[in-house]
Amino acid sequence: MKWRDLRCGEVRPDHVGRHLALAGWVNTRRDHGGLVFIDLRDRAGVCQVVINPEHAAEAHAAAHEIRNEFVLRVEGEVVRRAPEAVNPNLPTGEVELQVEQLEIVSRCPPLPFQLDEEGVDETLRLRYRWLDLRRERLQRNIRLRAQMVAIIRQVMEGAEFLDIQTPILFKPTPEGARDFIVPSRLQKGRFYALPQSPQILKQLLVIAGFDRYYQIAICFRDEDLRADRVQEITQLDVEMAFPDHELILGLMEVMCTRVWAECIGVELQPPFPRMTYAEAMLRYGSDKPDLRFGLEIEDATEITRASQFKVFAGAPAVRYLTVPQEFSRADLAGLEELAKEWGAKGLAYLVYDEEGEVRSPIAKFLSEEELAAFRADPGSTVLFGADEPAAVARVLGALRSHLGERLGLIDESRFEFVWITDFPMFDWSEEDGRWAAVHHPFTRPTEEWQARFDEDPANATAFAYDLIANGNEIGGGSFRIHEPELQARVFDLLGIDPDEQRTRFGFLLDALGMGAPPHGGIAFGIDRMVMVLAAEPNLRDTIAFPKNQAGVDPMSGAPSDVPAEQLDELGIRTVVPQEPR
RNA sequence: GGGGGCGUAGUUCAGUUGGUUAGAACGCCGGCCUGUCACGCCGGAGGUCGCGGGUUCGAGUCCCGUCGCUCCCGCCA
Repeated sequence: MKWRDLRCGEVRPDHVGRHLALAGWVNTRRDHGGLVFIDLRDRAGVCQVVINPEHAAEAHAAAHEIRNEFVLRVEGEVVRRAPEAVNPNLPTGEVELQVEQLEIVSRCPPLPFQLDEEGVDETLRLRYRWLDLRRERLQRNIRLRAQMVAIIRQVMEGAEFLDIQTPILFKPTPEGARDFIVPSRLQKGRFYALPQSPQILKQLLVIAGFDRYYQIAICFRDEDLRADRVQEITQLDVEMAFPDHELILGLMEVMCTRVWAECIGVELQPPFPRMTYAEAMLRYGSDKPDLRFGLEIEDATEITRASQFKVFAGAPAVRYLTVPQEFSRADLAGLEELAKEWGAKGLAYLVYDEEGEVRSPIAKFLSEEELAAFRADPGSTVLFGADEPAAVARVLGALRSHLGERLGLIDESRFEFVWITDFPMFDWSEEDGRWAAVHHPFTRPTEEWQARFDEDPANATAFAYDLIANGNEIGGGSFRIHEPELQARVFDLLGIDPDEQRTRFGFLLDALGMGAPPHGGIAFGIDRMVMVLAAEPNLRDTIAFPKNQAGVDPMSGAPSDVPAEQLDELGIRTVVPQEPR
């Protein structure tokens, strides 16, 4: 027996008169006692099937048992609906299936939650993920993801990149996130680590002569989770020998443009704008600026250098945001609270009321020139940050994002992509008391810094680039170091001594010394891309089987205890007592 | 590791200054219904108010503790 002739959502007026079989899930049932209407659903959509006792007495008798989410197989004739019975909200709304035979294929009890209800507790949704995934929004997200990956493969294959897999069991990484570790039975007491990224391996592939590599790779990071962060991410991983900056960025632009056009019908306009890290921090206070709204940060450091207001005069950087909103005292107190969370000491402001009169505790300290410079339209507020440049950027950047959202300045229908370039090489880690790589330790310094990055690490720039979409970092890459000496110097600066370099990266240094071509690449977060593409606030809803914020899968119960024998075999003893949960 | 929010029926939520029998919608069960598409109408069942302790004549409501979820900070090369 053939289960079905076509999908429910694919029934169209040109099928009228044909005898067809459909199979799918009961989306809704409207039992009139006589006539019974069923909306039968599958991946393609829903189609109304009508069970009329005059046409199919047997089917009608069985129909009263039908409940939501039963799986049915129906056979009958596709008929055109009477004009007044057409449902214009349904792609299949002009037709319906007049049932002749009906088979209840699978039954379903009342559901633990309703599929048409939003806001259901996430634990419950994840516990019954197979049901949750039946919802239209989730179906769409998962389809978009598949479609996106298909397009990505076409683009990469079209550009002669080779898909090569790298191991999931690899070696702990010295820097970066915490590793997920996997005990080895054969090498008792030793551990593999799941890759945080195939970074080194892809460099080795290119060194091996596969001059264009890509992979849709899963990467693991054992860090705390967030709405936009999960432990296992899927990334498009790309690397090439004799790299061409314009080729890489251009190819990624083609990829994004095709994905947006073919998945959601949005025409992006490549080439995407580019902005240096320094400019982004100055104008937006962020290295991942959301360009869907203005509200740019302006600099007042020069203007306030000789200010009577000591906070301004003494600050290495004074910058401000002009917000088109007359804030109340309570609003400002709330904003100051936020600013303090981000490390501000306070929040100076000038409020211009409807008459254009200024209201501010600091106005009396400001000169005519200063007030003229900050003059804003009636009904607006000027917010200041005065501190070290990085701190000012952090605070005003956070305020900008917060206010953009709160004041509804963001045009949700837009997609704004921007490349951020010339990142700093290093970042001083207060905690560890040493320099840390901003991108990763294999990142190449820009030409001008290659000779002397170690003399002024704070200002050295890297040949690194990120792609930002609507304020989300969706991709990032760099040109790499292909000279063993240069690599060793970077390791030195990062405080990795030669012994450590040998044990951790000996194989990479060896490879770099054996005919390594210049190389570089990029990686894109597939999950993040779907999130932006689908305008989905939660990354977990772009993933078929995600874990919750505590890293637990409520469906399978992972992570779970393992039998004592299994631990013995691995030579592992747990310190935390295992208790049934 | 820290901070905010939430936890009441299967689900989403309401529940006043502490006060009689804890409500609504959807879902579920039963009945009626031949053009509905959020079908309609009538009737019904369904609650350890997360858990433990305390205050009180009396706690869903107040206090303490605890657990879970979620959002954020730290962290995430």
